Amino acid sequence: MTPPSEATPAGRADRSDMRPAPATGMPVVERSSARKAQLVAAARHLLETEGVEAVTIRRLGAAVGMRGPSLYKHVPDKSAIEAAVAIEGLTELSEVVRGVPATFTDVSHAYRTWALAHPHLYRLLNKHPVDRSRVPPELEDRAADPLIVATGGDRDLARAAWATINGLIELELARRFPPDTDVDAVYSAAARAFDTARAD
Amino acid sequence: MTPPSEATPAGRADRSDMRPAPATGMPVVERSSARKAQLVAAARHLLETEGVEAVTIRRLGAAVGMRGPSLYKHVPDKSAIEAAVAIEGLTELSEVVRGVPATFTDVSHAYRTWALAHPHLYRLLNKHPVDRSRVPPELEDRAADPLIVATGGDRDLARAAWATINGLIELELARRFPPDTDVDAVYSAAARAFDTARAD
DNA sequence: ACTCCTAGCTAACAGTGATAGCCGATGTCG
DNA sequence: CGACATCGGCTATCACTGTTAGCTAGGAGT
Repeated sequence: MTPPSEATPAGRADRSDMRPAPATGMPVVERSSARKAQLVAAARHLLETEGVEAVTIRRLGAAVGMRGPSLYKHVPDKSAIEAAVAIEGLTELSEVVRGVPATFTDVSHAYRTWALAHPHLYRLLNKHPVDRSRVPPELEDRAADPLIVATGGDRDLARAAWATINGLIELELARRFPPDTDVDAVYSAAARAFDTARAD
Repeated sequence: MTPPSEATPAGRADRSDMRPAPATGMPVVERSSARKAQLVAAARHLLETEGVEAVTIRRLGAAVGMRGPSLYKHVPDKSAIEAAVAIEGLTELSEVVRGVPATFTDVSHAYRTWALAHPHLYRLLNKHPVDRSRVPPELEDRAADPLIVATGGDRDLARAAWATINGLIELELARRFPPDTDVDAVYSAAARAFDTARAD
């Protein structure tokens, strides 16, 4: 499927008029990381619209107008792109809970809404250990803070709540709930559990 | 890596003395499903000892003494083997909570212990929707019952507890908890939440 | 004894990530 | 201005994946 994507049939010929302003004056890292950003964006688009097995080196290349192997001129390997996409997702996810009331109900609702809007991306986040060396350390903290507040400063309870939200979302995305499940009611039940635990 | 596994170098030659008693008198389905059971066992062993990317059609064939493509004489495709392994895991997991006290603490501990003993298998369970047509319907019920009891009959709360346990395990297996996390304490906090919610 | 089917085999295909090596264009420097 | 190095494409290729096609040895049944 998908012929070479019409991006200059063979030979490189007229590359000059399809390059989106290579900006020859920019420092090397900038030029290169512009391409990288383009790749990450394409990877994310592919992931979100067609699922994880659609994001392939060759399709990624086609999406940015090159030939697959050429990707390796910009990126060490595929996992680097995946990691970048994951970090992007993690960043957005952490921003989604900023400004919402520090309540289990509200935080879980915010997470859930985002996850249902970006299911493939969300599942990508849960696949890898999230290599803490690459992610800005304040990111996960910022995502965790509202739950810590919601649990009255109990970090263990906050982590349990985090696990619960993650578990709820994962089960819903993987369609593991029994067909008759009222997922909203399950969220409410979880909220009850964690709200009363805080009072305790 | 891994030369053809020394299972009769080339040509099929002396198959007769390596076949584990083909039992020529058995009905066809029995013979075939014996091989299938052997395959599932090999797949599980490969999965548990070397992880999911090690379970490969060719390696699976080598493990049972045949050549890869020959697997398709016994099984429609790879996913069927995966599904069978998953059902096996699900069955064991459901048996693990039989007989433990119907408490969040005990149930979650039982799940966690099993999951840590079979991490790759556990993660396999969470990957697919668990195709309910293939799994005996009483299985998931039986696994769910203790939690329903533990939550005083509140099915929604039971499902929330299930999501919590799943989430806790998944986070631990994926090493997503911050390095300083006291996982036991997180379990205790979750138990507190769900125990007090039941009283509520 | 003849036939048929089971269950193995090899060869091959399309697709995966990744590497090697070629080369045109570009920017830099003597 | 010309030599030259680097950058960023390309093709060919590799090892590997799941899967299909087609061959055939040998046991089972008539």
